[in-house]
Amino acid sequence: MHDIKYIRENPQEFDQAMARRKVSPVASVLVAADLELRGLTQKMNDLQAERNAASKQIGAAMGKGDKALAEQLKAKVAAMKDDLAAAEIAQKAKAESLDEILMGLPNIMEQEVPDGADESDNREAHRHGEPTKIANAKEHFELGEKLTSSTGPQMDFDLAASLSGARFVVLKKDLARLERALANFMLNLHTEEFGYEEVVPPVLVKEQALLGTGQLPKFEEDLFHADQDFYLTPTAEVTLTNLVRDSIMSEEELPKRFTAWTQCFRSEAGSAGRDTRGMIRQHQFSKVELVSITTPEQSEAEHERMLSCAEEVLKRLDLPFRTMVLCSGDTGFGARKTYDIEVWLPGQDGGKGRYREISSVSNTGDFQARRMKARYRKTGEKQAQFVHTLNGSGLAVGRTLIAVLENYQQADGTIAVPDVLQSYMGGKKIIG
RNA sequence: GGAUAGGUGGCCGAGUGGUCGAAGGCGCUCCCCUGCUAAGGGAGUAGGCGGUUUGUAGCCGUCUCGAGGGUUCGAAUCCCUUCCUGUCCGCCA
Repeated sequence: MHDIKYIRENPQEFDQAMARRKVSPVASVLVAADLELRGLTQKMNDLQAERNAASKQIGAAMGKGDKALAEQLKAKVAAMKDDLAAAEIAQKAKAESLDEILMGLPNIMEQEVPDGADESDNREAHRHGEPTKIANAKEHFELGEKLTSSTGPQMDFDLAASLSGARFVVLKKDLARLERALANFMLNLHTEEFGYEEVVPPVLVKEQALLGTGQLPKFEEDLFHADQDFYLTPTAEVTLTNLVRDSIMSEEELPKRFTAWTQCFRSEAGSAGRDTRGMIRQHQFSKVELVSITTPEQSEAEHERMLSCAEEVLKRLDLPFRTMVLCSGDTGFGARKTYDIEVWLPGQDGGKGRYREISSVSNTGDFQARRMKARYRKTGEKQAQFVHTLNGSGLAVGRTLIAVLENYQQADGTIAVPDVLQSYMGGKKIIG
């Protein structure tokens, strides 16, 4: 959500920013609508002031027992009733239509975000480790389907399909535990070493929460909609960020840092045919999310910090990765700037290997804060202002599991357990 | 699911039609007093929008007492709808 005052004062700058988003110029429309709205508001306020003044006089007249005067005043107010009602309706309609446009506009990106059309234009920021070299590297699903359990493979897509259809998986036995081990490892790291507060949020939320973080109103088709006006959360970013909705914090409280391990639900509308094999793209997956609430001054540094928190997970798992700055065409609706961490998956592309996204770390500035009215007060200042919010995956657990399988695969199809996970796996060193 | 009580400022809590954006308390800020500590005295202390203004001062208007609608000249107070919370009963992991 944008500050209409900013648009009013910097219409060209705003349109230029929107142009980078492939949004056609809207500033002039917005400014005109805003001008009109303020006129309507003024008119409404004037009528209300008139009514309020008369009503006060009626009260006074009644108090003095002057019935005649009271009746006369009543008639006067009654006469303006229609005008007032009309003014209120017109004002409200205008305010709503302006709001609707504003809610549908994407965030302004930071200057340094490179221009570009799609992911091929993303810029590499840095990389860590050398791509793992494995002869005849297999893909994660080939490996997972070879591992056995009491009811078929440990990674069972057929069974999942019979329960839930496409884009689901059932993990069993050691792979099920590996998923939990990864999540626990991540949560422990973020809470114990990086100062994040652990949260267990709901995964069913109301529309309001999704409007706050920006998934609604524009991206409803990406969400699962449940009964009774509930939506399944596509990411814990929604609930963690909304923890501070409608509140005014003090400067000393910031930054606030939250983490949660949750199931995430995405309809994947529009991604038919992509990543259909394996568990890269699922309707349900688990993710350890990181969210920070900061002052405007802190948010850039916090963005780098959050990125390094996520990267640290991969470093400790000894998984090679590269970090990309997303270009303008690939940066999400609510983000000012986004880093993607891409992990090396040696089994991709028939064993040639490829980097695939495993985390996305975004600074949204005050974009979400405005939508959910999350503010803070600077020490000694009277005026409250909007906080900045950041979110990042730390990491997507399912994809991390894939990365472990592909990078730690042995020639015989077994999987070595990364050192840092062994204690979480009951001391197990090999799966298979 | 049934019954019942509620949702008021940073917090607690009063307020059943007019002078209520709202008593009182707590907290917080500033000032005064006080050898230290403790205590005491005074003042201030919600947010949004708009206007005025060189002004994130002040002043003016307006809206906001969970949300939305209605009654009324006038609503925190009355009516309707809805969301949420507490308690009891039922059911239940």
